[in-house]
Amino acid sequence: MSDSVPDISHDQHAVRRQKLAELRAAGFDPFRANVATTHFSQDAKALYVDGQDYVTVVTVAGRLITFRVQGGSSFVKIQDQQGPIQLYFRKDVLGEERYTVFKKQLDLGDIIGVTGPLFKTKTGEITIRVDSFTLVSKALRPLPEKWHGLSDAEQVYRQRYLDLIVNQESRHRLMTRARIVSAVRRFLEDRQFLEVETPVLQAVAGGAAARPFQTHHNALNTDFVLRISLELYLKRMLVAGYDRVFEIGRNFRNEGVSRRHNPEFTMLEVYQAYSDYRGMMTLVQDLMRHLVRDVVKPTETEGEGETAVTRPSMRIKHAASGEFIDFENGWREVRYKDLIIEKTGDAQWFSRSKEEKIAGVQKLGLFADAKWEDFELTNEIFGKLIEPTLIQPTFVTHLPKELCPLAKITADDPTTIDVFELIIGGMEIAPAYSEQNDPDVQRQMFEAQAGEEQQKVDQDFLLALEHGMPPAGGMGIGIDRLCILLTGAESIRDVILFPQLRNTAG
RNA sequence: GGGUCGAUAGCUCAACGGUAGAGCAGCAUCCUUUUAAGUUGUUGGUUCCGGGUUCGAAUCCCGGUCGACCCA
Repeated sequence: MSDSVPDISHDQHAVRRQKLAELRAAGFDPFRANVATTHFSQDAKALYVDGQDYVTVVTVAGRLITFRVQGGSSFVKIQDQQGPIQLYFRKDVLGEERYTVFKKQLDLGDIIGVTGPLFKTKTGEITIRVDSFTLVSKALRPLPEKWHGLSDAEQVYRQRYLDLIVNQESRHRLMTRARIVSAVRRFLEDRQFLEVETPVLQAVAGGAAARPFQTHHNALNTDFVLRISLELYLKRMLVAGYDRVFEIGRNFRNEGVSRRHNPEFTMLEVYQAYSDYRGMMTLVQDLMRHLVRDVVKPTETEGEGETAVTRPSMRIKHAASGEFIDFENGWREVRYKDLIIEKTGDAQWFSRSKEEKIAGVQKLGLFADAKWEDFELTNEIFGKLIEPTLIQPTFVTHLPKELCPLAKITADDPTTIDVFELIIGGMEIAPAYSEQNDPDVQRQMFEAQAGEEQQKVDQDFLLALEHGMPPAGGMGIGIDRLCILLTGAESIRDVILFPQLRNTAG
């Protein structure tokens, strides 16, 4: 290099582009190369038989995540979907020329394929001795720091791929989410539930009370909303004669963004004909235990040092309270009214006047709006003071009928509905109903709605009900919240690959 | 929408009104079983953006952008 060439050694992007140019000048374009892998990293390691060094030959590929050159030999690690595997490069194996290419033209972050036999190093790590390697993708940008990883929250979310490359915890958490969704599918399919897909673009945003996103279809010249719930179309499928159906799908709510809310989120809804909310109780309990036992697989360690014993557990630590949630024995069932009476200390709470309720809410230190309906005042107590304290799995039953127009009225109490709200870790995880299938009562309940809980009336849905819907139990589970709970995450953003952020694209 | 906090090298962080630094990464060097490898040397800055105060601003003040947390 002449003196006139500028020093680019500080600019990692420029240095890497130069290495790429050098590779191409030598007749090799990494972006046109590929590798025929035989195994993923951990599957390859599992092939190693103790004492049989340099016998089993594998080809694996992945991203270079550590680089330790020591003169004529080097240890590096690559990482694939299954995790890391160590590679051992030697000058006397590869030859001077290839070893120099390895040393001088590969960088952390590059994606390579290698072929060679497995062996165990003197520190006991199963390693591939590299007989040949191919660079299949040059990384033109440097990886975040190897030890601290990437911790800038904004970059973690906007460039999640970097977070997933360098932060083990994120890799594991989001991998667990994928496994949870997959296990939910298998669990339901094993019980003869059919997975269906229903419209995201809807004329009426029904099935819940929330502000929808609005959009427009040009060719039909019609306004649509993005769905806020899966419910009303799945019930049409019950009318259609699909007796057990479910959908795992994205809902959209045009509301605030917080630790618990993302504008788009994933819902599971399940409907089972000839069942009811009690049947859903058993189903969700079985499902949760299955997910904890077979997907999350928590363990607990007793004792310390050499006497320590680690064994499978059914308990998961709740991030916010530090309490352990027991999915085996923690389940409890309690009526909404009893919780309110206990909290207010007023056995006559539900026959108090609105003014007395406002005073009661304020006495508990909460804000009470005079515009609120009676049930909203009561529900403020539930939402603010009771729900957050229900850490162990709790079925809250017999909710006031105003809270949901889509459920059956309790036979011996016209003020409540046959539903449960499953609360775990202080979060609403799964509501379930004995679904209302009387078209006339359904219409009346829609019309009697008041306050913030009002739902839009879907006339086409009422028409479907008039054709006859079998009695059914139905349940919804917020998949994101379920993942927060099961992975011990603190925020919904930790379990969503690309959470919604303000757009900064200029 | 309101309050609090934050933004400094590619990344993780210092500097708290007086010369912008460190570790990792990069570059160069030595090193054939390492585990955040080690050795010697070294490059690198629009201190988020725009104003203001001051002899002097990463630092203080005002406005904005983006983010985190709390509240609505």
